[in-house]
Amino acid sequence: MLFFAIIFMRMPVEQLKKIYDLLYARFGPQHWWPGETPFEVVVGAILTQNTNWGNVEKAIANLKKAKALTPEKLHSIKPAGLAKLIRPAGYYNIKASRLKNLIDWLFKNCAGKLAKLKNIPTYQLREELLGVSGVGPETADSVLLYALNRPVFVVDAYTKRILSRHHLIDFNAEYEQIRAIFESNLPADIKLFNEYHALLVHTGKEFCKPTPRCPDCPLNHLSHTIFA
DNA sequence: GACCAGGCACATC
DNA sequence: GATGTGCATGGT
Repeated sequence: MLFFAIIFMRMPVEQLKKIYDLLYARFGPQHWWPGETPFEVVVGAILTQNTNWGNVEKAIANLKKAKALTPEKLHSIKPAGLAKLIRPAGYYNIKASRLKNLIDWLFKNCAGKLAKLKNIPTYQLREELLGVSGVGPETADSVLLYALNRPVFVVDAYTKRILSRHHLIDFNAEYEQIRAIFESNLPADIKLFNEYHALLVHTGKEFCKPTPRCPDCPLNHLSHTIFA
């Protein structure tokens, strides 16, 4: 814990903003989340778990073609039927189950209408979402930020990889510790959190492959400017 | 054919 | 609490 406190102190707000500014200047706005409606974002958040977004798009196209991409339809559809439709996204049986769990939660809490959640405090919503089996921290935070417009920073594999490779966090840093770095050092700005996460994903996809260490990562190119 | 992709729950030690 | 494993398709 002490170690992370030290790391935390080494991540001043200026540094985080500088990284953001450089990535934004280089790559521009990412126009996230790539879903047409808040409900589509919710569905995509489950489907994209450990999965290439291209495969998620195929699954979402299947749902649209079957006119199943509505809260009501997904609430009534049987898990086996849902699994068949989302097959291209991989892990289709477990994702069908997880999606049903989340849709059940929606009907229990807001009659399937996301807009009805607007008066629930963010911290309470987050705890409720984390209580749904199949919804972990990244999925919950993706729903909160991109579907419900709450100022929550989404941490993912790319965020961890990019920051740890630049020695900004420990390789073994945990989700909540990384989230705290962003949320404590940046203003609670929905648009900023949206764009920052999307830029990190873009950077990770393009330049930070898992192995070997990424010599072409743009943060490496720019690190002398950022950390001078 | 191997590796990878916008995780998560559960078993085991 | 830390670590290992199952879940699965489709692109490169």
